[in-house]
Amino acid sequence: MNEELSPQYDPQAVESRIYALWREKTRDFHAVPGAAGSHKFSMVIPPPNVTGALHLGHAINGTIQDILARYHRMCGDNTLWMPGIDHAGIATQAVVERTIFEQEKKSRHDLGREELVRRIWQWKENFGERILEQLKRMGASCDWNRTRFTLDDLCARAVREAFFKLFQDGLIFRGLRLVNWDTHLQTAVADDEIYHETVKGQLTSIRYPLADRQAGEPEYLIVATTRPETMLGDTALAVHPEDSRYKGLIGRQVEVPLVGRKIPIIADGLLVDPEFGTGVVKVTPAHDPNDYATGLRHNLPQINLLTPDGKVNGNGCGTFRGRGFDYSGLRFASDARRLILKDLEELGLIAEAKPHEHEVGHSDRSKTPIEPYLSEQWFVKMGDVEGGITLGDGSKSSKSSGLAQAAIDAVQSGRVKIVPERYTQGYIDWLSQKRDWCISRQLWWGHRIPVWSSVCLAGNDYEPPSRAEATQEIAYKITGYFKEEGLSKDKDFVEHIDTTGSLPKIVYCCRTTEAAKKVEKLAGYINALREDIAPPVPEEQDLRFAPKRTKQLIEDNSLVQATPGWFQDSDVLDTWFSSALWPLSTLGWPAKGTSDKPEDQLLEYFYPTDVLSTAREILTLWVARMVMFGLYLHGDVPFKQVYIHPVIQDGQGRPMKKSLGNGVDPVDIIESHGADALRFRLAWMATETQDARLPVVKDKTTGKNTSPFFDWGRNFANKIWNASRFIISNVQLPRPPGTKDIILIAQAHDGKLEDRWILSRLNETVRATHESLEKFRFIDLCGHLYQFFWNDLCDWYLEIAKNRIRQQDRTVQSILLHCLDTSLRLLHPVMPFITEEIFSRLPGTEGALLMFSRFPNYIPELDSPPAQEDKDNMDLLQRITRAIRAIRNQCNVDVKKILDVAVIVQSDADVKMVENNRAMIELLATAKLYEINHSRSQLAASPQFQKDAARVVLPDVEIFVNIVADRQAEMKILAKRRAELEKLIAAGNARLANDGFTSKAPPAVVQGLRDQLSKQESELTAIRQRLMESTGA
RNA sequence: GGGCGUUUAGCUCAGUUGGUUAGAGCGUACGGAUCACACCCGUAAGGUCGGGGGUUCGAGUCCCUCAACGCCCA
Repeated sequence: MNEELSPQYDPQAVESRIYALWREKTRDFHAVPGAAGSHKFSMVIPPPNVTGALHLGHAINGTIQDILARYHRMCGDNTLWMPGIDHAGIATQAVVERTIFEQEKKSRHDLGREELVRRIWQWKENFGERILEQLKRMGASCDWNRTRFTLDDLCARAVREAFFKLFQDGLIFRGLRLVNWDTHLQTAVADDEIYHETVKGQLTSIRYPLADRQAGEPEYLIVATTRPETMLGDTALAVHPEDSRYKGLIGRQVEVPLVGRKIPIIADGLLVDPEFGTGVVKVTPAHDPNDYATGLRHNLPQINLLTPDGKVNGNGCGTFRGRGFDYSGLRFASDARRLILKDLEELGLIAEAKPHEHEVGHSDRSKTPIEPYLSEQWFVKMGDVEGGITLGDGSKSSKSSGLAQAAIDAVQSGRVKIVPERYTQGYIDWLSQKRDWCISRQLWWGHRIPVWSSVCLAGNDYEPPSRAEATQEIAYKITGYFKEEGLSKDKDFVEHIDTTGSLPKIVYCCRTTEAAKKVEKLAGYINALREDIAPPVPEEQDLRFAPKRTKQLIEDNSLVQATPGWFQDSDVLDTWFSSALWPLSTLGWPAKGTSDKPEDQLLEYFYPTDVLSTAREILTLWVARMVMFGLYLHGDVPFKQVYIHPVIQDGQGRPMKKSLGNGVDPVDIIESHGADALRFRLAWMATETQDARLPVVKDKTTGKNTSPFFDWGRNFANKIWNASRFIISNVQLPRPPGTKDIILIAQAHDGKLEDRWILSRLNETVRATHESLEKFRFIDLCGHLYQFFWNDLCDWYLEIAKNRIRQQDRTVQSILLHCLDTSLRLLHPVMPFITEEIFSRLPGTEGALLMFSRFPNYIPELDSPPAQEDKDNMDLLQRITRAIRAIRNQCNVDVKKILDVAVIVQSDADVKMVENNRAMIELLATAKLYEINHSRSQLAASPQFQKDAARVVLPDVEIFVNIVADRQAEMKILAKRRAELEKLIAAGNARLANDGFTSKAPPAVVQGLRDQLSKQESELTAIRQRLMESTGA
């Protein structure tokens, strides 16, 4: 059966076939909700951005998740690993826009909203497919039938429901705020989408003429700035309240050059550092975050100078010293700045200009400088709310003071555990700021905000407050319309009258697609009418936009006249909003398990998920928000544990980046080394550290990035392959032995030491495997498996067994098959392909899949006290074997030459033990043991004993090898060891002499030291004797 | 500016609550075509655990401090 097994493992010949087999036999790893209370294990994948292909960071995370999924599946848990992809709003739109511009020289405005979105969907199809394909190549056992996308209908339903609930509870609001504005993409961007670059700029000192100057007062106040163009929007100058230079001028006014506006001089201790510059600061509330805060403190006007595309708007003009200045239409931070400096220069108002380096925020997506921009945005209220908020719904609801607080409490109480624990603090610190979350983006790719609104003129004849009354009346009419349409207020939609603006506004938030469609219809009708006010509506149009009832409702035209149009908010939601719903939306929330269909049972059965494995950079932006929404919307945390994996960097500690060209495509590694090699090495990198380096080199033949690190995994796979090949070809058993058989072998009276030893080592490895996995210690997992398989099984047991294999020993065959079978099971989560392939070639596994086989359990019977004795005995035999090999090497003796060896051990028991196992040593060291004794005098009497034999002295054994010794080398080693021992013994004695040690240290430690010292002393005695003999000889 | 992390063999990293003489892989040196594997086998060399101070009977491990590098937040 094994003749066809090649001596080298070829992943390419195995992986696609095995993966197809899994998919076929498991219906694409399909998980079906089971009975309530049955064991389950669930995870959601952190959805990769559809922006681009997966890199090693995704690969390590995919590996970890698949290890957990496969482990739990083999342990009998009903396992769901939910896959999916994130639409990644701004990132994807930016990439697609850039690509279109490069290829067609067209902007998004040239294409229009609909066409751009269509193009991005195309992009999504391509890259989404590629991402999923990459995961599959890695062996990921995701439930592919359930592959989700953050823009699909299921997610959209959750987004709408979540928005509705937040809106209804007053936790979503719209406000005028200073945001980070990307003038190229023309959208607000989040703080984390900004990087800072040091820019060589200029610090310009500008003279602001003092208004109504009195005698003795300065003619000007001088202000230093790196952004002179913002002076057009200055609404104050600020000085420090304690600054004696300016104290007398507080409350007076200066004239802003070029625009001619008179602005006050204010005192502000927070904004102004009297030591910096001239101690006078210009205040531009609409264009700087600090100034914005200052403006709020002093109730200053906010003058916005910017158009969305980064040009100066109509506010950028004025009259100064009888001359008109106009900068509108110029690019703000470049052209306008240049002209302003030129004009100031001409006016003689520049006091000084010197080079200055400062940090400028740039948009991560468009790489252009960010402008602080005053604009209307939507926010989620993170802070505490008066009266608190209700978490969850119905049965499992509870209270919290606010959204952020709920997420803090979940971690502090341990309901969500973050591993490694140290990341907990960062999570809590970030949430504790409770900063409102800006959720609107001026993009086209994303979930459009489900809010329709209209400013209500309510006829210009109306004057407040009657205008407000009229608005109410109109809202009442609209609500009436919805009622007729079968929608009820506060259930299907929320009506809200916004009176914060200069004109009242009717706002509708819809809960469902059906409601949205009806709002859309009404809006369409109104807007169509407004295009051509008053004339009777043609029947056609009527049919197109609204049923007859609506026509009647607004027949008097008051509604049409009252609104300048009724539109859906054009913004889309921040990507993180839909991501924050991921564990809920993918499991079908808000469906509540009412139907019998499995799809509707998912949430009930699989939520909360068990583990979330992710990168630390999104612990706050994503993880914290999921916790918050999970609690708020569904009353329970989204996952019980969060595992944070390290970031993979290149060999120089730099992050892997496209721009650095140091990225590695997991598929390239799979093609060169195999998926199992990739997985094994990546799992080995999953330590508790936060960064892991992976040296990257260019493959000379393919030109692709790779790393020698993966050789290790490939070599290990090859080792597994060959050991298996060897075992399978030498075993003639119908099937692997059962646990009972194994226990019988281990406890047999005439059992062999090596048999008991390897079984106990295997048992210990099983125990360690479970422990490592429960603790997310993936490096330990790999280490234990590697050491058992390569060192214990291959290097020792297999070599020892070779003699017995030739003798067709059934016991050794049973043990080998058991070790292989168990090893394959233990290794499967890490290296699924090769283990599945070999498993299929094991006797007695016909048709069975390893991925569904039982994960091995620790067997207490194999861990009886004699196990330790076996371990010690085996250790002694191994040391003797190694010592003989070392002498052979040291004396340069041919490996095939059989050496005559005498062994002196310390007790009768050891003599007996070595005697019983002499075959092992003789085989492994290519030697003949002519004497095993505990007495040197008896040894001397042996006829084969040679006085000048090469010797080695070990702690509890002395070995004599009948070869011409390299005396010098031997003496050197002995002398070195003697010095070492003398030092150790002196140190040990000093510790024992210390009363503090003997009285305070645990007795076991003290006894351990005594035992060790006595061993060292006897070793030293032997070495001294050997050295004396040698010098005497 | 605040927080976190890293610094252990030439390289990449383990080292769990402090406790016997600090480990692995790669690389290096030497030997080896042996009938599972040269992607292999055997042997060896290589570390004052970043510097300094402290706590302790005892520190790679805990505390303080300094340095270098990295990440996050402002």
